[in-house]
Amino acid sequence: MNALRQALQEWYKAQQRDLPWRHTQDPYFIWLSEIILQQTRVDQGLPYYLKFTKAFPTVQDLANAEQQEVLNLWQGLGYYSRGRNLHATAQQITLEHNGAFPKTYQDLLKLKGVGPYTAAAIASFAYNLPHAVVDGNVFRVLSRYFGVDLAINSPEGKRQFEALAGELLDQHSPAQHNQAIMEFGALQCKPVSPNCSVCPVQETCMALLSNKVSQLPIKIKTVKVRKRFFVYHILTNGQNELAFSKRGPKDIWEGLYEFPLTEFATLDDMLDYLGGKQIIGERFQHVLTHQKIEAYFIKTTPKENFNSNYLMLDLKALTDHPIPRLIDKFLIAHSGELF
DNA sequence: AAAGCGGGGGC
DNA sequence: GCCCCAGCTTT
Repeated sequence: MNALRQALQEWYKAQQRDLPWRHTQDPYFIWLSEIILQQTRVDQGLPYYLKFTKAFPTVQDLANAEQQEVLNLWQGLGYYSRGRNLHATAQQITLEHNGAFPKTYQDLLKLKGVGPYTAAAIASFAYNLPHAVVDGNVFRVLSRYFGVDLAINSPEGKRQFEALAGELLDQHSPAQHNQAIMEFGALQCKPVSPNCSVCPVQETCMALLSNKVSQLPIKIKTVKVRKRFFVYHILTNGQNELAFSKRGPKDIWEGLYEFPLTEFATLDDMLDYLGGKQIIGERFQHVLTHQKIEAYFIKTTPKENFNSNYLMLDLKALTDHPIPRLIDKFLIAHSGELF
């Protein structure tokens, strides 16, 4: 336990990446970075962190923005409830806490979008409080080093790993310890082909000693992918404007804009409907974690598909409305063929 | 306890 | 094609 703790920090001092959120202890910037990085690789989240800190230098600036402006900056990052919660929490902090961030783990946990991992991260990085982070990296490092074969996504496994992480935590420098174990998981003890041959704890790693590195951590998988069939209508009004509608709750892409949509239960139903219609581009496939979408884009006349709830926007006005990646990719490929 | 929620990158 | 990523919320 002691040996691992010390090895992680020494490794970290030598190998750490230079990342912007490691140069601050401001809870606002720490929180912002942690929300952006949930289920997101550093490389993917970094440009968003830079955009957000530039657009909203303080939590008040974020609170004063329109939700649409926030989602627009979030566009392309996925899991859009993070963006909505980010905005709501900024307003809550500005209004109810006078702009000051909560200063304890328990109070941080009450914020929307802040769970056990993020609360521990903010508590340690901003206030140096002794709370151990447990993220995907920590699960992996602990399960391999200690040879724990409990499923990391079972409640029992989660409890055990949290207890283990708590024991391992360096009470005297929780911030550096937490950074160290996560960075070690991200760069050294990687999910696939970790660099065990140069690992500083190779002599005491249970997984390496028992040749089980590639089998840990254990994760129960329950993947069932729903197939969906979308036909999007390109509906113009003769003034270079297109019809859009805003997606509602309890489905993907809440709060984002898209073309008027007709959804079908099966591919055959969709193909029947498409017979004789003017299709723009090819069939688009869009893969999400639990859904696979097949989409076509067709030209439609107002008579066939008019609905006064549609929002008419030209392509310039669209740039300050958040859209799903699927729509974005279509527009990048075919914006010259719409009118 | 399980399901739902994005998008990208590595292999 | 499969897996994973600085997870959280809702059911």
